[in-house]
Amino acid sequence: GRSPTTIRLPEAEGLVAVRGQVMTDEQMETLRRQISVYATICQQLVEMHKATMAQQHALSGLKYGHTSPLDSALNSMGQKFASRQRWTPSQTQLQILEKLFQQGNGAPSKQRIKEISIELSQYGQISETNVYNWFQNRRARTKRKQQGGSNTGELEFDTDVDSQEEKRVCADRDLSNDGTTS
Amino acid sequence: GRSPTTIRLPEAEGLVAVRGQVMTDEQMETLRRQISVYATICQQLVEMHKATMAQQHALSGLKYGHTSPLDSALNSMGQKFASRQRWTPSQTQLQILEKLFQQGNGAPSKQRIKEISIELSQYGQISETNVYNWFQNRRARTKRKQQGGSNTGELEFDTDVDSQEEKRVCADRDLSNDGTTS
DNA sequence: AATATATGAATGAACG
DNA sequence: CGTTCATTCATATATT
Repeated sequence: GRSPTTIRLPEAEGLVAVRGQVMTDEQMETLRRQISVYATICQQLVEMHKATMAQQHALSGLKYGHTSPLDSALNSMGQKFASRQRWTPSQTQLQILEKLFQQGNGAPSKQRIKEISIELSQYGQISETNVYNWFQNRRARTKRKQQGGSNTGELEFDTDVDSQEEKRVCADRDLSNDGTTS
Repeated sequence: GRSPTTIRLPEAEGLVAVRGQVMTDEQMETLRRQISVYATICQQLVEMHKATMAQQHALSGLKYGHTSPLDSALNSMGQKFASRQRWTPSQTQLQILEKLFQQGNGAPSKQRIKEISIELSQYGQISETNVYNWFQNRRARTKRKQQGGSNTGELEFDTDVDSQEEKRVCADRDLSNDGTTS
């Protein structure tokens, strides 16, 4: 049966290992991060070891193989797991998305997004979230380009530096409302 | 920065990443093995490093710095740097918030928020608004995910098409909420 | 290979 | 509260 072996993970992450249960996406993500930390640690340790070996090599005049079993171990696991792969739209999908963006520019409603994603799923793996993100990014970056392009430089805080502060000031607006719902 | 939801696992393990769904025990087991490997590698590397260092130390009579690779690794991954416009919760803060969220699920009262923010201020710059927003976002996004998860995921079968671009794609976290609201 | 850029995704904050 | 915006992060791709 499922071994109840809980693995000792860095407490930094606060991961909760659910024994014998299913995991949610959320937990999955947390786990991925955990593994990511290990991956980073491993990489750094490998680097240190190599450096040390190189030193020793220089001192003793001995030669050592550059291929460590650890390297192969790391490579075998590599980024297979720890790295997150992201959706890459196919050419066809991109074309359609682009066309849609130029047509009915505004932000597509959820219903619309669902339709779009269903249509695009014919041309490759895709989810509604992908479509949603795509439009979000597209809009944001178009806007940013227009702003940035019209200006000589990005770092221009000539007159009104306080404009940044304005946004932050709206801070306590909602907090005055006592959340008695709990 | 963070990421998606569905994770690509080594196919060799036979794990099937279910889109937007929960994990099975089997998948969990695979994860345990994965982490196990990393843990083992880390231990071995630490041992090797220590041994090497000791040797080198004995040979050269030099002392070596006590800079812990583990610390630096964890730090490098964690909070990159604190100087940013918008609040970025530290690892510790996130842990606590997450724990609180899972415990007393409801929306914290204004009073509670104040307490929390005071406690969290020990672990980094934070305001009550930050806490408030965090809970708001956390709730909203959790709910959205659940809605997406309940969606039984349409089978998207890419028959042929121009599957040249077809790369292993993992995408999910639906925002599918029938646009019945607006 | 190493660096630069493009871009999908995550998230704090803001809006209605 | 649900949705949207703006910014940032991480990775895929392009370039040298």
